[in-house]
Amino acid sequence: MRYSDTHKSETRARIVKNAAAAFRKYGVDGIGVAALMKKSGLTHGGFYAHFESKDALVGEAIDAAFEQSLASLADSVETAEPKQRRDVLMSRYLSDAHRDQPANGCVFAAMGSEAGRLKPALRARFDAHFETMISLLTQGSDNAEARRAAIARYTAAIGAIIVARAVRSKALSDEVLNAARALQRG
Amino acid sequence: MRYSDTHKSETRARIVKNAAAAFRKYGVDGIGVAALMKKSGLTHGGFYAHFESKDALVGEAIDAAFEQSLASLADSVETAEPKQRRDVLMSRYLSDAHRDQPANGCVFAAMGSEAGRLKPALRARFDAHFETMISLLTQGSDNAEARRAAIARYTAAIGAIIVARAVRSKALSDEVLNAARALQRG
DNA sequence: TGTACATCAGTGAACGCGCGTTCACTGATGTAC
DNA sequence: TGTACATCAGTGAACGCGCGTTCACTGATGTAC
Repeated sequence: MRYSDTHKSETRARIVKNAAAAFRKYGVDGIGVAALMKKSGLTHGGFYAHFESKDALVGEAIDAAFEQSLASLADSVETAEPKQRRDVLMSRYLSDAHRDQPANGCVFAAMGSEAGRLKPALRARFDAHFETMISLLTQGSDNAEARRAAIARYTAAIGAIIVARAVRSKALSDEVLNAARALQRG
Repeated sequence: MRYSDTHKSETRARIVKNAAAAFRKYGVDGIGVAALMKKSGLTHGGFYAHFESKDALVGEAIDAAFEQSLASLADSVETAEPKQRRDVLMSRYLSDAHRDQPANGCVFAAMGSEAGRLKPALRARFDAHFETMISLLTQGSDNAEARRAAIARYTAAIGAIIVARAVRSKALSDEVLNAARALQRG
């Protein structure tokens, strides 16, 4: 079958988008090439016409995932008054919805502890996206103290979501989120 | 070969101990039964004389890993004055050494984001060990506010170690730890 | 206008490999006689 | 005291399976003549 000029790049983008969700939900090792292609309505053989290797897709998917989750956070903040943006951002980050939907959420929260075991080239992507989030949190004030505070806030929230997802007890999970919300307020 | 009465249980304990380190270093999916047995000087075939399945070992290894890391933290705090124990604990938790040695460290920091994907029976172990750490942090004062603060402190530190291990840049990793230390102080 | 051919995204069988698991076997030693 | 046997922790070949990857092939459509 002959396709339109944009067809292949659209297919490729669809694979990356679906992979960005699947890797966050199942982990990089938790889903294989065949299952990833199936999510885009394709068979596994065609994969290598789009990507050099699974690792290459992992890299693009990490970028796509970060961009999607950061864009979603940035959107939700747009209508807020500048002075309240940071609080709106963090309260959205620490929401029940974020805990319950890893597939759409922060990549650090979804695969932070696996990230340290990835190849250096993949780990480097986390550096760049971390800085983007810090910029979002410090917009306006760019002194060292604001940066330090933003890093502390962000990493604290990451830890809270990770623990809230890890524990089995719903009550304990809620308690963790509430404690983290109080920390951001205080 | 006939062995002493304690031989088998000693071998078993050695496998669990080595697995507790290996799972934290490589992740549960990152090391297989054959490699785990080799770390204890054995071949893979003997594994099932000690454990019903790999999952059964994972459960025991998670417990052993938590107990080891909590005991190590508790020891380091024993000589400190009661009022300073919490700060000593958190400063040890946020040390460079902890970041650099996942195999001996906190299980949440080592496999927090994978934990949410484990079977419920395995996840439940995280609840129990989380409570033990909170007890360590609140010893003395047992009101709701102290508990909330301890949860916030602990999860913040977990997030900091995870991010410090994930990013590739040493400078950024150090910055993350320093920001988290400042948060604990302030 | 009609026919032959080139294109190329996607298919599906097949590869080598490592996984978790099973099982018949080994062989050093304690025990029975 | 010496020999035959039972024990059982550990060995290593083998299993079915899913993985990432390769590759000869398909078949609908645009293009050439």
